[in-house]
Amino acid sequence: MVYNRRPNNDSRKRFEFFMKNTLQALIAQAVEALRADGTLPPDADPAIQIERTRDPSHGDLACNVAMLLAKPAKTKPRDLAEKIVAALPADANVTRVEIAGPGFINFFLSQDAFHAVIPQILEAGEAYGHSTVGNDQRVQVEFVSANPTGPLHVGHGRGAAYGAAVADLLAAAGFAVHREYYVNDAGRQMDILAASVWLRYLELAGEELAFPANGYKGDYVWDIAATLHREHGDRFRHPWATISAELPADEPQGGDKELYIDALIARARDLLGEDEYRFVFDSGLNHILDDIRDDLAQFGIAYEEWFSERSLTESGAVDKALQRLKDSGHTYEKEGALWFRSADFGDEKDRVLVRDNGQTTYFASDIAYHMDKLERGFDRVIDVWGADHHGYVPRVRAALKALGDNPEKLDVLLVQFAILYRGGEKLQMSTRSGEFVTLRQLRKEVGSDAARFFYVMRKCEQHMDFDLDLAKSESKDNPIYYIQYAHARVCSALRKLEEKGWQYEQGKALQQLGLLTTDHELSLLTSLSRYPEVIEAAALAHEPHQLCHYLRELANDFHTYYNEHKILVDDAPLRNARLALSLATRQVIANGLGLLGVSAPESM
RNA sequence: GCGCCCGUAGCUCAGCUGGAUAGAGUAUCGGUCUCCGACACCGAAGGUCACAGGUUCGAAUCCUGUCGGGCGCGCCA
Repeated sequence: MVYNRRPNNDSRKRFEFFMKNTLQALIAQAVEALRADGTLPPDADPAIQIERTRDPSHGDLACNVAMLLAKPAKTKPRDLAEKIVAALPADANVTRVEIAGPGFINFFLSQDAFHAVIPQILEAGEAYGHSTVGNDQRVQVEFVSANPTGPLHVGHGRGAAYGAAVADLLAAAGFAVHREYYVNDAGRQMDILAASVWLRYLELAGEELAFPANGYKGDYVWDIAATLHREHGDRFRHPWATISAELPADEPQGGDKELYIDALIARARDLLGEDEYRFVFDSGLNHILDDIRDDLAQFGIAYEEWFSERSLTESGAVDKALQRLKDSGHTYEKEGALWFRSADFGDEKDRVLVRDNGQTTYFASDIAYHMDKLERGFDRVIDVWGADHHGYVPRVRAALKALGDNPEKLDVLLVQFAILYRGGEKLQMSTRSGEFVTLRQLRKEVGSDAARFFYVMRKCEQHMDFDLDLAKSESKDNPIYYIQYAHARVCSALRKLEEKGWQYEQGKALQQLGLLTTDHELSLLTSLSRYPEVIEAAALAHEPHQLCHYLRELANDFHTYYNEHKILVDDAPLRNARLALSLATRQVIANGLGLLGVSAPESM
C-alpha cells in the first residue's frame, strides 16, 4: 500500500482548500479592526469557522462569526454582520459578500478560485488529500486480533475492513501508523484447539473415540490433523482407553463439558509430554495463523506487526504488570485468586488476574499488552473490537489508570456485527455449530472490492445489513460499481482520445481552465476541492463511511457532467480543459478508493 | 435488575465541533441513447427526526425521563 509514503512536508498543507484559510484571515482582520474601534470588546477572540454552504443561493462559503459575537458585542447579529462586512478587506477571489438569515455572512467566489484545484490535484497525484494534521504522531491501530482457533468469519471481516480503513486514513492525515494484530497464541481456547486437533489425529490414526462436546468441530481441524498424521504417522498416538481412563463425564453423559475438556487437555499434556504437546499445539496454531494471514493479505490488509500473546508471558511482561499492580496496592487475594481492584477505577466490579489454579487470565495478558503498547511510545492507541466486547473497555481503562498511564491515549472503537442477506433472506450464522460464513466465502461470492466497501459504508457502531445481492450487482444500485464506473469512464475517454488521434496536452490544458464555466463543471470542481477536508474529518473521527458517501457524490457529479457535456469536443482548448477536469476526478476517485482498499479499474 | 450502543422517507442509511427550507440511495411513477461505455442521466412523490420535557438567538444534534430494539454483565477469550 502506498499510503505510508509521505509527500514532502513543504508541499502537503496547501492541498487544503485554500479559500477557507484566506477567508478566515480576512474575517480575523475585520474582527481586529472592530476591536480596535470599540465595536467589539477587547477580549472578543472567536474561533472563526468557515463552512461550505448547502444551498448555492447562500454563496459558496459562509461564516457564522456575527452570531457568535452578537452577545458579547451587545448587538443584533445582522447589524454586527454589516459592520464586519464593512471592515472586510477586498480579495480578488471573492466576488460578492452577502448577509443572510439570522446573521450569516455568505461569500461568493470567483470561478478562478475553483479552477485552482485542478493543478493541485494533478501535481500532487496520489498525495492529493494527504495532510499534516497528524503531525507525525505515532498511532497504533490494533484490529481483527481474532483467536487463531479457526478461520476468520464475516464478523471479523467488518473489523478488518474498518480497522484497515481507519489506519490508512490516519496515515493520509499525517499520522505515523503502526498496524498490529494481537495473536492470542496462549490460553485455554488454544488448548481446546490443540486437544481437538489431537483427537481428530487419533481418529485418523485409527482410534475410536468420542469427540468432546466443547471441542472445535470445523472441517479445518480435520485438515490440520490430516497433515499431522501424514507427516508424523503414529508419533503422537496413544490408545483411547489410556486417554479416557478416569476422566470426568462429558456433557452428553450428563457431565460438565468445561470440566471434561480441561481434564482432557491435562491428559494430553501428561501423555504427550510438554514438548510433544507443544508440537501438536503449534501445528494447529501455525496452520490457522497462516490461513488468517493469507486471508487478510488477499483482502488487501497488511500489518506492521503480529504481536504474540505468548511472548508477553515468556518475556516476563505479564509478571511485571502484575508486580506493578501489586506494588501499588491495587490487588488483593481472595479464595486463592489474585484480584485487581478495578472497581476503584471505574469498572463495575473487581476482576481476577491470577486464577486459583495459578494460571493468569486473558485480562492479565491484556494489561501487560496495553502497558507494552504505551511503553513503546505510541501517542495514541486504537483498539478495534467487536461490539460484544464493550463490557471489557472499563476494565482495560481501569488497569491503565492504576498503572499510572494516561487512559485518554486509548480509543476503543466498537464494531457491530453485520447481518448478511441473500435473496431478501437473513443468513443464519452460528459459531457454535462450526457452520458459519467465512470471510473467504464472502470474498469469493462478492469480491474483495465490494466487501471492503460495504463493510465500511456504515458507521461502525451501527448495526449493518449487508445485502449480498446488491454487492454483486453490476448497476448503479451498487455504490461500489457506480464509483468504479466513473473511474473507468475517464479511462475509456482517454482510450477514445487516442483512437481519434488526438493528444491531451496538460501544459496547455492548465492554461485553458477558464473555459470550465458550466454549473456541472463548477459543482464537480467544488466536490474535488472538498476531498482533503473529507479525508481529514474521516480520519480524525475514525469514520471511513464519510469517505464512502463522498465518493458516491463525487461519482454522481461526474456522471451527471459526463452525460450533459461531451468531453472529446473538436474544440481543442475546451477539450483539454475538460480532460484536465476528468483526469483530476479520476485521480481523486482512485485516491479515495485506495484508502478504502478498493481497486480503481481502467475498464470493467 | 445494572451498564453500553441504537431509534431520521415504505426499505437501507447520511446529517460535519447545535446553524439557514432535514438529505442521498433504493422501491414507486414519469422522462432521456443517429452523440466519449444508457454499467448512465433528469424529474415527481415520499418525514410529527420514537415520545415528553429542558438548555438558547437557534436542537435531528446537548441534558433528563419514558417507550422500543441490540449487546454485555465468568477465576472464558
